[in-house]
Amino acid sequence: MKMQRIRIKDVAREAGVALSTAALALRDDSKLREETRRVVREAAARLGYVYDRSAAMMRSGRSHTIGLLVCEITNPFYAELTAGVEEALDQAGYVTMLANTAESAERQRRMLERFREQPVDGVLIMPATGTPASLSEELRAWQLPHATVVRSFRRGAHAGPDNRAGTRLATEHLLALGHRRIAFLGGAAKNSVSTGRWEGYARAMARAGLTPEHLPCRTDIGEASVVAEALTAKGPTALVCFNDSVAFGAGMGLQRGGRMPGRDVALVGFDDVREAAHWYPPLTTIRVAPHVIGQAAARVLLHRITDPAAEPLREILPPALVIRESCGAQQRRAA
Amino acid sequence: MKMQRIRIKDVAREAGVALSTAALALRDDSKLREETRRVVREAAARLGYVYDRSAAMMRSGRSHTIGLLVCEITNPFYAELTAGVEEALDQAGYVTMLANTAESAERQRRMLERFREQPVDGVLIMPATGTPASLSEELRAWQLPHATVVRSFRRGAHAGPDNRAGTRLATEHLLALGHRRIAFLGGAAKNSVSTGRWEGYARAMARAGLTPEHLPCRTDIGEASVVAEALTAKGPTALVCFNDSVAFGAGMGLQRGGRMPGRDVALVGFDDVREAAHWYPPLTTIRVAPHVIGQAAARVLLHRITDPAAEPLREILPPALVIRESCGAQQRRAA
DNA sequence: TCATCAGAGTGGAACGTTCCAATTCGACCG
DNA sequence: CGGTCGAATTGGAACGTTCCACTCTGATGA
Repeated sequence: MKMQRIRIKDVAREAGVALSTAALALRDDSKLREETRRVVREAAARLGYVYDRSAAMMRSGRSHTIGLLVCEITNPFYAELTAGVEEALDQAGYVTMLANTAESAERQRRMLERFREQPVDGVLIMPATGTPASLSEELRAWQLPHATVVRSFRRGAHAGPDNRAGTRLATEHLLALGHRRIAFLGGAAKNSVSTGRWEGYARAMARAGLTPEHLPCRTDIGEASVVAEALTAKGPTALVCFNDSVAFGAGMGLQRGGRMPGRDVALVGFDDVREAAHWYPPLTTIRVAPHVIGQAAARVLLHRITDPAAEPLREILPPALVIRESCGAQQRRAA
Repeated sequence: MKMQRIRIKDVAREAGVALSTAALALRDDSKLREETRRVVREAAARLGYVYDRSAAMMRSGRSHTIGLLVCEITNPFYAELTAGVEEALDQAGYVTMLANTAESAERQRRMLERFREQPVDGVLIMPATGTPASLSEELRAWQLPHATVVRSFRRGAHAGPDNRAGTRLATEHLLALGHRRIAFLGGAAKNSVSTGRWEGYARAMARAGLTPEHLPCRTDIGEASVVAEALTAKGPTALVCFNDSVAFGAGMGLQRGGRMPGRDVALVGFDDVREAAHWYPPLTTIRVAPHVIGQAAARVLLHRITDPAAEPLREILPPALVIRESCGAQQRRAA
């Protein structure tokens, strides 16, 4: 009694054309007369035909599916980025396969193997901390088109923010406000992001004839707040934070220590996550527009898939300084 | 010069068995002798065989793929939930196809059609605002196994928090602290979540012989802060907020108006997003463990797929009150 | 000695597309 | 009037699995 699925074959019979004609018509191929296409389309609608991608996938070898490996989707920055990727891929007619590696290199590896079997047309990867350097070559050996996002391999397609330029902007802003004792908070890991952000800060300090100062801590609100609470009036007057999470932690620590961000200590974040604007006091930060990075990443990967012989693209997106209240610029101007 | 893919056929030849034997061996089927399985496994490893799911999918009609429709992935609550779903599905051997509907019913519809074509074995859906009531029957007509998450249809498989119990907990806590003028902030939309949360609050108030008071506003930090800033000393002494976002907005508005949450006005949120603990002051809220809901949702859907004849499961998860500082309980205890 | 049986392995037809070569049919050209 | 051409359509072989029915082999029991 269960009604069976309608296939192209059935549509063809209903429309009175050959199977391959119907298939062509449903793909709206220009080789066919508009009239024929219409007739087939109508027959398909009448029967309630549903395209079966799994068969197409098998025959054509293309799945119109992209694997997305997110290092930590519960981090708002990466969530936003994921939304950008998904949106751009959808617009290009691709479906996103999601895997949250939760910063586990082992899980990342497992998911890559699954994606390879699936098979996906390509993968977008935000390498988990602890990713072996060999992964890049391995993917190449697999012939699996891929691009990195935010965190990068040495070579290959990539989309991410210009970290160096970001912390340079932040540091120069604080210098312009008259600060001299500016410390860099957070970013202990050895990866492309950490080194980039540190360098931008350190070079700006050096150019101003000042010595950079590193307050290391893990990228974690709790840890950052502990480090910040320990800071006294003798400490730095301004903090360039590794990212917004660290800045939030720092702000909380400072308040616990009885000092108000923006009044007693200047604070600049990095990322401009949605919460930054709604924090109290609103956080001055570096906007890198994760949504835009996500879209760029999708573009870069699709280029790689469409034109595998071409040089891999690297899109380094320029950041912008967003001045709010945590850096104290407002108060200074008012005074 | 390009090396071609290795198929089961090649593995079979290498192992000196028939194609179907090799296929059985690779699935580790107990019909085969352990010895045979080993030989085939080794041959596969030697050749670098990669399983091709797209062919399996087509022949068997099962894709081991689930479509996940998230209403707004940039919302940390849903991001966390997504992580839970993905983790549980992965453990069960399923891959997650992600679509962020961004609260657009039209986009949601389009993505459902894609998922149907893909084809996925089932969909997990957090209905976007404005989802027509007919969607539920339509999915049934499509014969597409589905379950709702957080927001629910009237019937069908579902996993989500017990909203009524949550706001009841919040309200009773505030009553116990001695508050009498307690208002409910936010939740203007007409959906299962809004009505549930309102009812839990309103009934608790009624039981205490008090009249409930609704301060409507959209679920948006900005709007909530405007409403809260307008509140004066003559207004309510405590706010039960629709969710943590609204509570954050309210906290910000209160501070702008010169009043400190937890000292001048008691504030309780709903959801316990990661930021709640790190807010200043830390937010008292209702924990619903989005990660757990996500896992439950995956379970409920897989049950539906495995056993379509059985009654759809509905998992309503009990919330917990998390007391931090924004409700003023600490101060009160200290005094 | 022969039927029966279970265990182990085999052969080949599906699954629903896409792809390519082939065919049909006028129109046009010399 | 035969030949060539392009546009429109067709036929049928792939694609790499799974699934089912079948064969083969040796052991068992009457």
